[in-house]
Amino acid sequence: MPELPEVETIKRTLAPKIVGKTIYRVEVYLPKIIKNVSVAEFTRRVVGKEILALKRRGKYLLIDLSGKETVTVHLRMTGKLLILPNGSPKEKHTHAIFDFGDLELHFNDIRQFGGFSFEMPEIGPEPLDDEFTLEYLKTKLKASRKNLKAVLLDQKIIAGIGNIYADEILFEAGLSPKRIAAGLSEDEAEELFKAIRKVLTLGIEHRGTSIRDYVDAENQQGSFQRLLKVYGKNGSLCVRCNKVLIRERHAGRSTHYCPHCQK
DNA sequence: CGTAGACCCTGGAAGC
DNA sequence: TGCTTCCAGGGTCTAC
Repeated sequence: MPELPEVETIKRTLAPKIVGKTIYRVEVYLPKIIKNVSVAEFTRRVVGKEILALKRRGKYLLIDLSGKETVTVHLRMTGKLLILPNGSPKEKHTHAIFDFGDLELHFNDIRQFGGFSFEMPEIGPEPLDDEFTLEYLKTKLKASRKNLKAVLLDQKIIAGIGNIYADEILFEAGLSPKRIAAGLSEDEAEELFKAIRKVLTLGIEHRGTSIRDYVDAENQQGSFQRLLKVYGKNGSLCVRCNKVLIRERHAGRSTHYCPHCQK
């Protein structure tokens, strides 16, 4: 479900509610959501700890705990983290509850792909941080024979971009998802760089995109879905050139674009 | 090196 | 009202 702007919004809504709280109890109802360690070990390493900070890295949420533990959370397609009053009933797809005494954090995930770990994989730079530069992007583009859609979705190249924002970024940049990365001109690489920053920033400003399941930690939807120009718009007319938008499969995912004005 | 497909799941929408 | 098929904000693995 969530890409960088959605995870960032979850972090911002969750942090003021849980930073400084102590985890008094953890209930796990679906063991497979705990990755790499047993439920017993997970519980042992988390219960009694204080939440020191909440961070985001790409599409991962990082929960820093006292005792030098960091829990990483990935919501995949349909995961939600909801902050609720103490004693709130577990719902059909609630797979874990963290009890803070006055509040509870419920992990809810229809498709059961998301989960918790103590590990964090190596991924590329944060596209909205200074570490992500035009020079870095140019170097990565030159070294790749992949198409642009695949490059944007590659978390090792840039952290946090998913299917919606990849399509919107390519539209913003006026570039076809089928273009081979290494074939971009200097100007095109710069257009792509600027589009990445612009679209993700706008996504955060609108608190993410709610098409199906996404809500923040306070169960609120985002509003960026109203500003989408190509994602899910196949069959509609391009806002830039008035030609018909299409959907094709690239890099294993649905790709929406304008074959007329995305070169 | 790169891509395509299967897979992990549930459920909503569309097609018949 | 079915029943079937396709599709979904992700990532990992295998086969080619």
